[in-house]
Amino acid sequence: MPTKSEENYIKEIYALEQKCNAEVSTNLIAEKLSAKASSVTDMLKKLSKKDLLIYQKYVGVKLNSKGREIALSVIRKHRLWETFLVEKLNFSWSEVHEIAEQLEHIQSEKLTDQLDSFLNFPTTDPHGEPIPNKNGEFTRIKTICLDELKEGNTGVFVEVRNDSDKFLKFLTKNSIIIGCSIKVIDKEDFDNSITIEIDDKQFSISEGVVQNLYLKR
Amino acid sequence: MPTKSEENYIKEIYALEQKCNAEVSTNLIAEKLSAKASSVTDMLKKLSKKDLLIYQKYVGVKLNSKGREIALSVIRKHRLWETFLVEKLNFSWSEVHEIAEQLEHIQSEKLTDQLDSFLNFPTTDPHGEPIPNKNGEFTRIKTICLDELKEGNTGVFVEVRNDSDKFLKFLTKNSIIIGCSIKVIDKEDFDNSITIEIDDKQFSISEGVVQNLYLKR
DNA sequence: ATATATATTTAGTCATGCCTAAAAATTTGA
DNA sequence: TCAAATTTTTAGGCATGACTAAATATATAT
Repeated sequence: MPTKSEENYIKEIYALEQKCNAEVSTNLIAEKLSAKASSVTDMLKKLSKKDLLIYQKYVGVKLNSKGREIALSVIRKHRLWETFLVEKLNFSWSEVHEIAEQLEHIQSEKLTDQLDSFLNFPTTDPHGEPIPNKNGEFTRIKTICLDELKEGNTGVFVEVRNDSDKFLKFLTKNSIIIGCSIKVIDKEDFDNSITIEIDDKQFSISEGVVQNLYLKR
Repeated sequence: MPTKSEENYIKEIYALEQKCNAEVSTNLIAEKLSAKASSVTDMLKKLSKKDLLIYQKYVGVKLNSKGREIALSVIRKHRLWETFLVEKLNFSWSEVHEIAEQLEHIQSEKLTDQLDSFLNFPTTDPHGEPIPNKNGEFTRIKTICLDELKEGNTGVFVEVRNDSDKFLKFLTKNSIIIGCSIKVIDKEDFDNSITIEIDDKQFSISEGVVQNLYLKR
């Protein structure tokens, strides 16, 4: 059984692998986990000895199949619990991340599977992110990032790739909620911000926001 | 915020206080938590410094109001989660204890309260034990231990004070389930075992079993 | 090519929560 | 009452998972 700390490292390494399509560096992990690089090195050695990842000094790290399996199990639990909190306990999508960070470490395969069944085997969580099934498989819905949409075109918002409560509260305040239609009115070259229209209201959002919003393809 | 370990000590001290009506000794805590007495001393000092209990060297320990509040909060969470697992996720009463031991440490008052509401504010858990409300209050149903029932009399089984899966599986196998009627047929003086009748079937149970079974008064 | 900057690892430290072994306090019983 | 048994505490150690500071490896730029 991996510890909570080990699971958090593995989960983060998995996320970075997905984003970067490359070996993950010590510093990047350290930054994401708000830890020091030396602490990361310690943990990478430990996880390597436990045969959960491939660690090459000064090069980087890559999960092996055992590590990937753990990552997917933790992600599955995280997203199932988020779904439970929103659908059954009336939480908003901006409140669930922190609590799911705790619940994702509960060890009981039966619990996870019964929860999955109780929720009717959902395929996406409240943020539109895919939920791996019991075997770690999931089909990522084909999406495009909002920044790829051309001026004048409209898309349906289906996924947000940033779980922070502040970010999600900002979206909610601006009626940017899963399922809404977003029309691109104008793109600014100098700062990559764009003006969008939702429910006949127009406003501008910065590049940092745009890059986290994904539309149905 | 107390750590998981601190919460477990506080919970155990609370249980022992209830059972013994006296200061709790180091050795007793050690035995219950399968730890060494020296580890217990360390923790008692720590909890005393945190002002969660009154610790007197060589005498014993007693929770103060802050400690009691924490104990009741953990017990509340434990029993709410057990209820959730049985009522919503189709677990049996013998499977839930271990999982609830993990879930009871999740820190989110809102989660606890929403769960409570989702379950319709239950007052007892699947073992018949009372669930403290948000303010830590509960009304223990008046019960008598099965060993107090006289030969020939019948009572309704409403509470079991032993959560171990082995014990509960034994009860289930013998149709001893919450709500059933138990008639005392015969009491053996030499080993305090008794013969009971449930659903027209008679069998004998040992003193150790009898002392965990409680009937409606 | 090589000096400098950056990234990474190593070495040593610390708090937590556990342990063993030894010392000290308390209780028991002859 | 006082020696023996028991209980409890103290002292010192260990693994985990963090840290700082120093050393080393790699990358960059002139």
